[in-house]
Amino acid sequence: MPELPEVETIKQELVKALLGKKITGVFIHNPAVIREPSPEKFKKELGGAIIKNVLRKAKVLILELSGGKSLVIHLKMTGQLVYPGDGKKSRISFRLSDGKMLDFNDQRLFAELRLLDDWRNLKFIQGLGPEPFDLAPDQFKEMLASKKTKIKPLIMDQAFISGVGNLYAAEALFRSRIHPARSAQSLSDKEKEKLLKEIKATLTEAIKHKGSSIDQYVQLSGRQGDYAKYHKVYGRQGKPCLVCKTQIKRISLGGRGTYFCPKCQR
DNA sequence: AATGGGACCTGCGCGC
DNA sequence: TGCGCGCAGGTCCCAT
Repeated sequence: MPELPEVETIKQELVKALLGKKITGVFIHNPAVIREPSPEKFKKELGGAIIKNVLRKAKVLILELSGGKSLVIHLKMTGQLVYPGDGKKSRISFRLSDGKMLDFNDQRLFAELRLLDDWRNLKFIQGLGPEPFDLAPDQFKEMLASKKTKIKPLIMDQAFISGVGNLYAAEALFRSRIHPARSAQSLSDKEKEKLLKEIKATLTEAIKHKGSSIDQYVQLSGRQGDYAKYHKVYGRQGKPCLVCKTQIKRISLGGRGTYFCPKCQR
């Protein structure tokens, strides 16, 4: 589900809603989502902790707690955080010092919760490439120069650049007029510059609209994100291109559904 | 190095 | 109505 804009939305709302509050209870309805430590330790060590800080690294949420530990959350495809929650779909619920519940939901059980001494040591986080916002055009050009791989899977590779997933990769490539199966190094300097610019613009607009609710993603409040109505290609196969009326195509790249306009994107 | 396939899971919508 | 199939905002692992 969530890519950088959705996780950023949740992060901002968590800051507003939860900073300084204490976790007074942990209710584990499905322990599968707790990757470490054991569910017993997880519950025991979280009880009484105060939420001191909330961070986002790419698609990962980090809640820094009193006592030094951090709760690290990767929502993967269907993870949700909802506050105040009603517990109906929750895999884990946290009771807070205001008496309200923070629900962690996850239909597919891919999501990962970890309680760690130092989130900086987590291998996945150490392996993250730079976020698009931290890249200058020349750096990005340099990074693409030696890459023969197809451009869409490349910009979704979290070790290459982080935060972009299947949906925003498709949208940014459409806006850049670049075919998703082009080899990275075949892009001209102009195209590389355009692509970085459009990745940043797409993510920024999506954040402004509080993310894209297609299926599962919701804001912390449980409301939908607004950005799906601005999608140009994602999920629109067979429908007319909003620029040229050509039918949007769907192909498979790197095992992921890939939507594009065969006329606009070359 | 790059690419494809499958795995992890649950549930929805579709065609028959 | 019911069944089987394809599909899903992510990531990892293995084979070629």
